[in-house]
Amino acid sequence: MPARPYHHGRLREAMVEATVALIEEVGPERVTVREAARRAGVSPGAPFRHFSGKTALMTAVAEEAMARFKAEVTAALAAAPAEDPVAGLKAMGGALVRWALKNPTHFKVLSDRTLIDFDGSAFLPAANREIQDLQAALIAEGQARGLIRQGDPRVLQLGGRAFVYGLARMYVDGQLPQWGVAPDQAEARIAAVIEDYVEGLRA
Amino acid sequence: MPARPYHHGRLREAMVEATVALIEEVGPERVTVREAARRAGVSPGAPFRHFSGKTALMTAVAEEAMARFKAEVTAALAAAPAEDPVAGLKAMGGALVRWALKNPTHFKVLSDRTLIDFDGSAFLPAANREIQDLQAALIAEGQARGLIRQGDPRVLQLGGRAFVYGLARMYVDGQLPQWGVAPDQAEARIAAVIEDYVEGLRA
DNA sequence: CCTAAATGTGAGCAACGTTTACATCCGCCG
DNA sequence: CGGCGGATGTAAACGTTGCTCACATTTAGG
Repeated sequence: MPARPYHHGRLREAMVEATVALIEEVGPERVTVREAARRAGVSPGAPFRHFSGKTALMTAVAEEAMARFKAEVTAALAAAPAEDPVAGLKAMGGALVRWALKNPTHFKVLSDRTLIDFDGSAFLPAANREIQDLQAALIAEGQARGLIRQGDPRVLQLGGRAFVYGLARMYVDGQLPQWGVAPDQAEARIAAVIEDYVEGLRA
Repeated sequence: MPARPYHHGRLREAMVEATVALIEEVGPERVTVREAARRAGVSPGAPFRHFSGKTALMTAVAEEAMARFKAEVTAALAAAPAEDPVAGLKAMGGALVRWALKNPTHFKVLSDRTLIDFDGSAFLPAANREIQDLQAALIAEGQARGLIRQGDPRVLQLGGRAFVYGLARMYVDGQLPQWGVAPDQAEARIAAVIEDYVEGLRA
């Protein structure tokens, strides 16, 4: 019974884990299939039995990320008062950004479409659409009940998404310091910005 | 007088031009120093006389991009009615996004801090700060004259920046189609979203 | 004019993604 | 229980990359 049997047994999962760890250390663009294979204790060619290429490996990481992300967002939405769509939107936006701040690695991979094959995945577009629909439903309900100001709902939806996405990206892109936000203030400042924006949606 | 003299004469500029063209064809992440050198008609090692490495080359591209970007934004601001700070903000935001739509290449390079050495450049942070200060001045003036709603100006500034940055990034990241915005609608839809947001700033 | 600095060449290094031929092991069918 | 085929691993190799280095060529200035 050698320390390392010829067959790894769970190489696919091990590769995804090693890749996540690698990204955490050196960033998504400096990830190397060979190094991840090294950490999984296999030869450089082995990963290609499980992934058609580097992009497929990164896409697998993104799928994991998306699953956790979706769980976080839907949980936050479920915990929000069901009778207040604006509170629901705030919860969703807050969850998105909070998740990005806590898992910048996963967020980066998920949002950088040059690293992954988003549309080549069955899971990623579907999950994305689910989240989108949740947001759209809240807006529709809020407008119907006169709680959210009128106007083209598509404009409100895209605006909200861009707002929250921009905040998250500015953070993971390391741009906040240049805009006068010290790292330890980031979470509080971002929360304030979201609060300000979402409250502005009320009718 | 040989077709290609031993000395190129303006290799630095030629490399930047070749790199921009290359980015336009294959995207910033697939740029290759060797290919750019090939197009400039020079050996693979030559560029390293002018750039300390690939990052320095990309940073030079980013500096060109920032110069044009700053010109566009300040021009738009100058053309806006000086007595209406809200119109000024709208002009700045619109210029940012319009510029990004028209020059996705340059925008990508400029905003992807893993490709360039932003803080290692003397020009980039300075130019960034100038634009920031223009925005801050408009907000301060608007609040002082009661034209913009009250509240922490830092929150308004970060929010505005994130909003506009998020829109531009969603576009260049190719995410708009997934949010129900067809390419030919993009410009109009984005303009509507900005309009909606900025008008919401009025007191 | 002649030399020093600037700028280009070309070979070469280590690392990468990926492919291929071959080795080993697991599970299933007789 | 045996053996056999497919799944999964290895090792070597290919072409390309970023970058360096020794050397060649040109330009510029005292």
